[in-house]
Amino acid sequence: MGKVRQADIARVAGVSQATVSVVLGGNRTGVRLSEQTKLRVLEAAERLGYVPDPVSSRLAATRNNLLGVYTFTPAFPDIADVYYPILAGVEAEAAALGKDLIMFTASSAAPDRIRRTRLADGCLFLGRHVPVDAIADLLAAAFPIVHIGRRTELGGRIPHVGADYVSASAEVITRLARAGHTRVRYLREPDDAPSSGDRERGVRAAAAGAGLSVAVTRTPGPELDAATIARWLADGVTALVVEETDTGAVFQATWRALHEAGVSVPGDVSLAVLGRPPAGTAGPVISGFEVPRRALGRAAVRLLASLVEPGSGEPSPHRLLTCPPVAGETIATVA
Amino acid sequence: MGKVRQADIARVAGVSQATVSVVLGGNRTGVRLSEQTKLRVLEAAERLGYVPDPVSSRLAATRNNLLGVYTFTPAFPDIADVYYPILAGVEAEAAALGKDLIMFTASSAAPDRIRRTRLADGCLFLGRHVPVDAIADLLAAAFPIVHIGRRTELGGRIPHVGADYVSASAEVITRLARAGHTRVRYLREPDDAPSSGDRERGVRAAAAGAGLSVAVTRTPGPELDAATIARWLADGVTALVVEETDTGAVFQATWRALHEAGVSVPGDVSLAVLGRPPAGTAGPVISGFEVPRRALGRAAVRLLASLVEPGSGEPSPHRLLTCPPVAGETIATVA
DNA sequence: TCAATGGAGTAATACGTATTAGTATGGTCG
DNA sequence: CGACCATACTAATACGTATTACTCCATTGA
Repeated sequence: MGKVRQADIARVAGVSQATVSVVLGGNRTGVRLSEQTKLRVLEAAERLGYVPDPVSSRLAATRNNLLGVYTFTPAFPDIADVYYPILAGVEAEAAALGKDLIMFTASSAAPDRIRRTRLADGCLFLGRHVPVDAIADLLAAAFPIVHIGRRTELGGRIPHVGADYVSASAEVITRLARAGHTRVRYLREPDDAPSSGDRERGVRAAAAGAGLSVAVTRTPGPELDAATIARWLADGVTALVVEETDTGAVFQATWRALHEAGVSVPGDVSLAVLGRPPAGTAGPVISGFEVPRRALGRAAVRLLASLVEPGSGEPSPHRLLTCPPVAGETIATVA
Repeated sequence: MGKVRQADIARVAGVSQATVSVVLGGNRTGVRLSEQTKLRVLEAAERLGYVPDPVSSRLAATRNNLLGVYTFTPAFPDIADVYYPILAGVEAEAAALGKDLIMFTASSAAPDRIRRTRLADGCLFLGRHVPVDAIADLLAAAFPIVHIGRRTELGGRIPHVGADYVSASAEVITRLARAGHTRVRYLREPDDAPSSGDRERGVRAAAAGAGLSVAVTRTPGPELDAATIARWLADGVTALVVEETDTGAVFQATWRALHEAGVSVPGDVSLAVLGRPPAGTAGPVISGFEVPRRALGRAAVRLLASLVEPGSGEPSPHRLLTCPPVAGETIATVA
């Protein structure tokens, strides 16, 4: 079987394996070599069809240009909208940096698969929730990791690249206030991921500043149906603000309920989403903001790369990207 | 930094590194060991938080439960429709088998990145075209590879899992013939990937069998505009058959031209696609067939896994999955 | 009492590359 | 003519795990 090693080249070129390694490695350590031998080695390597063994290189060099991507749910779920652009950004930036990606598939069968992340030089994490203790282990071992999405666990020591949901959500509320709304119903996810908490903080801060009253409903929970919607409107609510995260479930449920209630948007009630509704949804463009997912992916790779390869200045291990507003057509002015 | 090796465990447990390796490896070679030491080793490993180094394992054992995925274009292009379901299938099956994935990002900057595939136990290839010589090298080295999509290069020696475009395309033509069509215009991609050639063979065979006349246009090429469409209709063409591949460009162009020409479908002309138009396209459901992309991904992983791990019967290295027909609403009956 | 047997574990080595300390050779200078 | 210095290269070793041949010791049987 035609497996060619450096030792084979060495024999042919009449030098030692070490010399071959030095020559093929571009002589980065400044070893003195004559042009003659360099050429002989290169020619022999060419003739024999040498292919470096990446595994061995990694073992010897403790660097392999591999970045891990660990997702806590399948990386390719049925709903493509959320992860896809992030992964696209990750891939693009990784390719630009000459790194390859290892996708660690989180199967419930092997929960300690997370340890395999160490195969890579560093690892990206992606998901609404995070296995804190496993991450803590990696962190303690000084293994470079970056989480995509802000994380507050472990005293904020997890490096991350996230979206600035606080500001973006506040801006949406401000927009509603400027349009004259004073009573708003806010529908959010039931669990407490940082992305949800950030949105709520933005909403509350802006509402307080604008003298606007916000009532929160966690959903699914108390059933979100036509009757509920009707009751809210009767109570004087003029706008709904809906959190939009991974699954799209909250928005879907709201939209359906509005439809069943025969409520027109934005005629009878204004609607804003803290994010974007799933693509392909029919109807008007919903007001809200864009989550710069592709940019998140790129920025995360850049941060991880800089953690793997220190020097050239340590960047801040936390970064928040701004979410550009989407004007949309679903916020009406109130008299 | 707290990197724990087998040697550390050995010291703590008072045994040799070899013993640790044997114990942790499940003693597959039948070394005699007492329960006592086995327990001591396992306990020490647990206490120290041992994590096996996959790189070293691979170097020593030439197996690491890593499958490569090599795409010749970005794996996450703007058009998500084509690769996404395939990758989803790949991921699902890999997770089911307990394997992780390495995505090799093909950047034009480093064309010999393909060599890095050897880091994995085997590699999946994915793309309309293929770098034949690189593949030939891998094949010659007995490195397990599977191409997703039928390949005829290298005398058909490339293992692959593909879709049976021949039969599916023939079935579409047969459907048109049964509906009374006799003159058909066939629009196909300009280049000669196997998937395009297969469709054309299916079309021609079925047309010959049904006594149906088919004229081929490669597009983009002669401009596909309203005037051209009108001319075809004047010539007695009653149906268009459009190839649909990765980009969706051919279908898009055709659909636009039909629209500009003010031609109604299927009122004025029937329309069939050899595949599926991009999701999210408005309008009627186009007649054609489904490409079982997710199943392709799964089958490819299974085949690759069996090549990596021989025994349990060598399966055929070539497999074609059938494409279920989509009835659609764009084939009308001709008097 | 000596060979034979079997149990328990280890020493040695392989895997292929990268790095570093060191050697050998020939020339230069005072 | 020995000290000194480049030059050109190599020996040795590390990386962490897997495998195999081998050693050591305690029984057993005749």
